[in-house]
Amino acid sequence: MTIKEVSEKYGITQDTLRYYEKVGIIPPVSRTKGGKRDYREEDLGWVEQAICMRSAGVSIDALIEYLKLCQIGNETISARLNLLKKQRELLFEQKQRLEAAMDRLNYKVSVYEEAEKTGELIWDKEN
Amino acid sequence: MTIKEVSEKYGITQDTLRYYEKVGIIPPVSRTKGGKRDYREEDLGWVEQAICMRSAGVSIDALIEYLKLCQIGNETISARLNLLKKQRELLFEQKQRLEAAMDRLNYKVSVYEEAEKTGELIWDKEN
DNA sequence: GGCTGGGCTGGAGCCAACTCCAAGTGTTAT
DNA sequence: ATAACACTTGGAGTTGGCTCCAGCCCAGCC
Repeated sequence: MTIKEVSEKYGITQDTLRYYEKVGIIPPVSRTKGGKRDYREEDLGWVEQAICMRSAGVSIDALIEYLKLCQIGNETISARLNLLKKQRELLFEQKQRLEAAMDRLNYKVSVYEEAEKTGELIWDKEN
Repeated sequence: MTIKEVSEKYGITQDTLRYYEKVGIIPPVSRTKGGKRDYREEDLGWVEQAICMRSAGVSIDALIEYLKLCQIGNETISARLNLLKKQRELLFEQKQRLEAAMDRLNYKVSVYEEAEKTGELIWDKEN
């Protein structure tokens, strides 16, 4: 699969794909004889993983660290487990914040929907 | 309340508080005769709101826009409602991404926990 | 009155994560 | 074989959101 196809498949730019490889959150991608990237099944797995984690807010640094550990070998299994648990915890905290904000937004939306009918805002409490 | 007290109360720097006011995601804060910020109940409401929204990932631009609309008056109620719904939708989408990543992490953690016992990794599928 | 400490401003600097670019190479269609 | 186009690289530039700084002001205390 060419870089173009991959970028279209995942809705991500070619630049970003090259960037991810350059900084090392995905391993070096297979190449054609001419030196062009030729994404295989395995490469796509890493791409998907990178996109999924990045879109949830996992840092580039954490992903670089994870790939490094993977490339070392089985002696890094517990280090990888630690890293994964840490990131999971961070995402969990982020989810809490997200939900807190959504609660606030839901309340506001309900107040504003009421206000649209009456033309006047009535707050339980400002914000 | 001084800026120092507010920054300690919410665990945010004084610089950030001033920055939020400067860009306009909170309205101008009340001042003492000497020109120092003196946060009142109402100011704190805005501060809380800003912190809550920002920590969930709502953009500065959206918050600026919201405050602008608030300052215009009741004729912007439906515009504000639109804005709030849009942001709620964005947060909802972000929550989906977060959960997708958490699912992936949970799966990996379980695989790695198994691997720690056996010393060998067995993947259902790479990544 | 002088010192100390907190606060003020405008503007520069920083960081993460892309995003864009120039200059060159490879591949394909006519 | 030559145009047209995809792809390559290293490195510079951009963006969002702070973060830091210099130089100043003001209030309280000895």
